[in-house]
Amino acid sequence: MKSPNMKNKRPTLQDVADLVGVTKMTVSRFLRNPDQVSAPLQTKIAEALEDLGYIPNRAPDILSKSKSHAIGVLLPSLTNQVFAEVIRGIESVVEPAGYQTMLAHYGYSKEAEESRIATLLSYSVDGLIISESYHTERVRKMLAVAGIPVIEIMDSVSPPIEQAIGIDNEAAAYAMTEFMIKKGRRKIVYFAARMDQRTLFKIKGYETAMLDNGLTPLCLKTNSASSFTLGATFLKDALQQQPDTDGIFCTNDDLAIGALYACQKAGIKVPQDIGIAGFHGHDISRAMVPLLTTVITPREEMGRLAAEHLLSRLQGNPVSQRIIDLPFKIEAGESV
Amino acid sequence: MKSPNMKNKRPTLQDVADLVGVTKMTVSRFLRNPDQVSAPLQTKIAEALEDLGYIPNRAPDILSKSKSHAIGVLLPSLTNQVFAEVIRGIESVVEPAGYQTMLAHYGYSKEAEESRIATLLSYSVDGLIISESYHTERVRKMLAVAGIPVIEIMDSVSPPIEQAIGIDNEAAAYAMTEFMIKKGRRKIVYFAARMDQRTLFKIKGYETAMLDNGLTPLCLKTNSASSFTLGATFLKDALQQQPDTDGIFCTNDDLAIGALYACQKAGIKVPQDIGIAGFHGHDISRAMVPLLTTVITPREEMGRLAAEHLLSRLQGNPVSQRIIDLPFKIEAGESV
DNA sequence: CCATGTTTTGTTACAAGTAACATTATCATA
DNA sequence: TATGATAATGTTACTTGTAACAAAACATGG
Repeated sequence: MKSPNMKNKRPTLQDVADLVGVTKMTVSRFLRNPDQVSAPLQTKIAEALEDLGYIPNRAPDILSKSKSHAIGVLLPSLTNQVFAEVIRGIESVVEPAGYQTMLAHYGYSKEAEESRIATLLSYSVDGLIISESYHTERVRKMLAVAGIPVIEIMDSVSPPIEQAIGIDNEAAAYAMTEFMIKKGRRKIVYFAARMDQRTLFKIKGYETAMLDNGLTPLCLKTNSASSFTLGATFLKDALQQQPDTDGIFCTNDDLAIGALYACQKAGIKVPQDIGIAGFHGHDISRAMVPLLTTVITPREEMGRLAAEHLLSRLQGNPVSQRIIDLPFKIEAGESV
Repeated sequence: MKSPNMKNKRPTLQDVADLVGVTKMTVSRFLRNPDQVSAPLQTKIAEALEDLGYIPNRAPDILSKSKSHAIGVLLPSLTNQVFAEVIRGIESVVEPAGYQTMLAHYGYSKEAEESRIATLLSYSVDGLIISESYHTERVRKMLAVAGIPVIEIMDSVSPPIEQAIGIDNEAAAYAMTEFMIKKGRRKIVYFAARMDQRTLFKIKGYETAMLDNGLTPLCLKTNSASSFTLGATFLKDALQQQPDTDGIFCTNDDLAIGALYACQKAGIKVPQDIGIAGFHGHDISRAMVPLLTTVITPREEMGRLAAEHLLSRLQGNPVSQRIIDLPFKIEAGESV
């Protein structure tokens, strides 16, 4: 035997070949198409593979072909249920197609984004799904140099690097604000957390709608992550700053639900005294009492579509549509 | 120039070296420790790297060292908030340590688990975090052959392959059932979805506690995933099968909250008429009205600890403790 | 039974870094 | 200035699978 595996290392094709008495090329052929190998050898090779517990090694293939059969997914955070659902959508497409997902997150920091993208590229991912529409020059250059398909998700407004799939957050916030105004709300306060680009778009939509209707916008902001507790805190602040507040529009469902429960505890009637609206339409908002008024966003579909378009591009198809603007929906609910 | 990059491929160390007029070895040295290279070259190499937009390529390193600086994470599902939080915990440790996460899920299917593990191993992950305590012979063999550290999470009871970090689901369910009994509940029904191993443990804990107290267990089961809607459906079923039901213990918070809202809609008072308890203690359960009675499990900590122990093992430390049994907590809440 | 075609197996080279060793340049001191 | 030490750079080999080409084995028909 040439190089018996005495080092207790994972067996290689060579080890299998040695065991059978052929060259590793023959074993390699068997693995990809057994019929390329004579019948007796098929049996022996299959046995040897099983015997040694051979597990293929992608590294050489990645090295020579620069293709890893993995796609990189870079999201701002994993804390947020929104992104968990996006991941689910991506996985539902990518996994059956035989691709592996490499997940990374950058905590809303631009430097971290640069380094995460470099890392993902260093693994030779075949394609990337990233979020946020603003990227540094460095990031743009890296992506250009890498020459792999890139899809941006979440936002459908800014001009994409190649292709964007998302919703128009500003329009959605505008629509919800108008909805609340139509329902007779006048003193509507906006609760904003995690001041990322999407939140800024939403604030703009809210403020524009207020001003368009001759009303005065009031926005409570913080950079920390949203939570139920934060919704309760914001409620207190809002009532202090504007005691006659009759509407609250939150940048996401968490804040809205937190505010709603805080109202219940404080004896404030929803929607009679204050109307509360959320954003996203998570499952809980469609089950709770009262049903939450919210903007339903296609989070899972966004992931699914992004993955589908990415795979299509990996098969050589060109970008079919630079911006895919997915519809949102105003869910009337019972809380406004 | 030797091999100018005319093929529009991502630049290699050789391309950078050619541009500077040195060998790639010099550039390689610069990248890992700039001071190994003379001052004038440092400047020139840095410029060339920037100029070409060089991105390191991990493949050759993975090939020669069989180390990828990536760890594989295999979970049953991504649909479940529990696992999203586990992932968050893992990432919070793994990412700052400079490791990359490769995420996979297997939808509770044993064959899928085999194939996902093979895939992760084929990428030469340095370590694995997996869940569920039962694994096929094939899986065990693959892991043995791969010779990388493996940590099993979620369950702290079954004998681990190497190391397990989790909670004692049976004990937790027993404790909650006893708590409900102490609160005066007698006709307690268990709502079970997704009949995985953890659910089976919980059912056992519930049934034992009921029998130990001379009560008759009744368990509603389904193999589908849990949801708020399912909680409502189960409530209807329970009241039909046992009209004098005075307690409901759910395999997770989703079912419990779904059942609770269904009660509110049906005019059934919680906890006066029926006491409801959940499992996990997600954020929502600690914010809602009434506060949910639930078992608080350390999901994020589980991920964090698993990652920490894995990294420690990757640094050559031995398994310090084969089973790490994390504490759960009965949260009294207001719904029982 | 040989020529030709077809099937099966083997050989060689290559992908992009880096370890290990080899060589050359630089410098201080005898 | 020669010597040896040290710093800076170069060379070679290696990692594992597979493409591309080469050779051998076997089959078929005239």
